[in-house]
Amino acid sequence: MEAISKAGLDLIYRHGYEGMTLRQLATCVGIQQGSLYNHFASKQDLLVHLYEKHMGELLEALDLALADVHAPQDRLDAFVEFHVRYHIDRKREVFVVNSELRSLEPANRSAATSARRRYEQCLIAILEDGARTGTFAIADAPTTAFGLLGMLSGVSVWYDVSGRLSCEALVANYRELVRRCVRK
Amino acid sequence: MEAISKAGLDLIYRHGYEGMTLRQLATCVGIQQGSLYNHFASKQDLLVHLYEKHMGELLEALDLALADVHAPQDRLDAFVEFHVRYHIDRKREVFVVNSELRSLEPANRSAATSARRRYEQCLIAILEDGARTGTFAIADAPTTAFGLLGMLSGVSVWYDVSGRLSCEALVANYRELVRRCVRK
Amino acid sequence: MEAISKAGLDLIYRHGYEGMTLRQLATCVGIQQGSLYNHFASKQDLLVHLYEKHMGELLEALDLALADVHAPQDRLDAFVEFHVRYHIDRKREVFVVNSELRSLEPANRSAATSARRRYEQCLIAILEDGARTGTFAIADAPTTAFGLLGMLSGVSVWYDVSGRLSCEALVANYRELVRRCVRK
Amino acid sequence: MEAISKAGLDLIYRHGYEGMTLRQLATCVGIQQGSLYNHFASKQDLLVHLYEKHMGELLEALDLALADVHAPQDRLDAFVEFHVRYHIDRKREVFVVNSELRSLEPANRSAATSARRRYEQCLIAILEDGARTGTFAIADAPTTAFGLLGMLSGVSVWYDVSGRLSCEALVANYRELVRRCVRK
DNA sequence: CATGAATGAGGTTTCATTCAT
DNA sequence: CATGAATGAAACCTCATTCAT
Repeated sequence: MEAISKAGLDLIYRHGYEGMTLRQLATCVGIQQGSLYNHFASKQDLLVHLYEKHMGELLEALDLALADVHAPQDRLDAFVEFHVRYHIDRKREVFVVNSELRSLEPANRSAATSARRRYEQCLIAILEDGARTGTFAIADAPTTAFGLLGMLSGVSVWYDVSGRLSCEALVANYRELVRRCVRK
Repeated sequence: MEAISKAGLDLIYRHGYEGMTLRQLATCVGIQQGSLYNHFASKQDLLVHLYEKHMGELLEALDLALADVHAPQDRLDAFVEFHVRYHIDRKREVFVVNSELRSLEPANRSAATSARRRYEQCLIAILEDGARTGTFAIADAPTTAFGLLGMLSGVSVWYDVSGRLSCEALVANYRELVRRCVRK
Repeated sequence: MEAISKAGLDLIYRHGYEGMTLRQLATCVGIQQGSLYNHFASKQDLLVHLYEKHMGELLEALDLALADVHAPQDRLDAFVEFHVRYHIDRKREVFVVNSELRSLEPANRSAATSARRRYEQCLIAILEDGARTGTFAIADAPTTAFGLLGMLSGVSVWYDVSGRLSCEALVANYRELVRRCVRK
Repeated sequence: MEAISKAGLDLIYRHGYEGMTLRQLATCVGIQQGSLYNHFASKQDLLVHLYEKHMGELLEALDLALADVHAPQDRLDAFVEFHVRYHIDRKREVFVVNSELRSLEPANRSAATSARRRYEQCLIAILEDGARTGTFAIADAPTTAFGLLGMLSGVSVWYDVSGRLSCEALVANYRELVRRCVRK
């Protein structure tokens, strides 16, 4: 059920997959422990669902954000804005998906890692594209990409929506930082 | 004991604090479960020791790396080199310390968070110093600092010591990226 | 469940609260250790339930035994008969309740002690009542009450239902002893 | 060692034999757990020592208190005074010896029970003696004896040395009560 | 679908005891 | 005698999961 996934996401975000208990989950949802199994085959199955749902939505949203954007610099700007906003709007999903890979049983892990790789590859491609066309000056596309992703992803941890910095300002700051990183 | 801490660090790195078992730990060290309690008062106590030891060493090593370096640009370069190397050399310690804060009971958490804040503050100070003296051009020191930290810290996750990129090359790449981020 | 309480009472009677094991309890009831926790939150909780159940029943039964008995001497006789019979019929409950007060965690102890005090107070009131009306001659009501209670309560320890003394004879003996204690 | 016995007595008095821990005991005495075994062979051995020491002293003191007292009434008065004072002065020893019989392993129990029986028998003999000589009027010597013992022993539980009742007054009250119990 | 009770494995921790130093 | 570390059993309790109702 939808409510269970939502509560599960929240609990895993706060306690980790291992640290979260089906008892807690049942209590959050307002049913008995045993009833959970009418909706999910196992605790692991719940985690797999979360991964599938989120990785799908992430890639889909990314495609949408980059559709009809063609120039490398424009695509990079769009990527930055998308990534930052997504990591703020859905910080719980992002955190869980980034930190619970090891809790996925091997059989379930490959789909998640390949989806993540596709996401990274999208940024690498933008960088390589811009480098090839002379728009960007970068030493090594993968290194730069991983560096940028690290830089941008951190917001989901430290950014405070009700703090002194508006979301727009944050995006602007990061757009500028990223531009500098690839500027000739 | 030293051996227990070392094995504990490794197990927490691989399975997480919640996912690690004192049975596993005892087996790794080659003693019985109960014997662990001659060295640590509780599982939580082991984690606290790891935090105290690592946060202390980290701050100490940072101080050493920045001693006798005064110009903002030199200090920034030194910080980058230190941070990257440390996150490669001691990736297990770094990972555990960064990801298990929530597993610390509230009473034990404050020391760890304040140590972490001191570390971040060091970079912020360098940036503000450089901005004040006109060496750097940055929009917002904290945002930039958190961005840079995210960028640099990622290496502990993805960098492969036996991969195509030497550690020196990696440091050079990141030094260049960071310089661009603060350049006028 | 009822069966668990009953088995728990018996085990605590025989081994004491500390000496009784949940393993034993589970075996007696015929379920697994973990299943016990579907019925009681903790070992301490089981003890609390025993106290609540027994203290309630004791006070209720006492009220019933003294209802419609008004003259001090009659009330004292009724109290003696009730007390002796109760301490023989339910010697296990009585013993546990009298000897495991220290095993109750402080938070759970006050209810038990206040119930016990109400019981004692009932006898003290009878004595004071009789003394005031000139029926009894006693030096000090509380001292006498505690003395009588000690005298009467011992039966739960040493009286053997299948011994040479019938229950009626026992009650008669004690009634006579108590009468002498308060006689002018 | 003497200090260990003393601390052990206190701990057993407060927590019971099962509830007392050799760790606690070691802490109280100020040595390490393992060092206890330089003084006692086992936890059970400590309990046995306590029993032997106390039962011996009790019987010895009783003999002393009744030496040169011959008339049944005088002997009874002396018994009462001795018993009450002893149960106040050494309430911890008395309580432990009365409540931990079940914690003695069967092999160690017989000595303790026979000593206790000798003590009870002393009172029974006084009563029977007085009955035979026509000094006392009692229905059944054992019943009366157990009743009196219960009445007198309770003081170790409820009597407060610093309360409103002096020890002398207490003894006087009980002497009077007992006299009434056996009076013709 | 929900429930409540059961399961069995396994969790952290404590226990009395031992023994080399 | 004291110590500190080890032992192995067993303590209480929690876990994910199952299933008859």
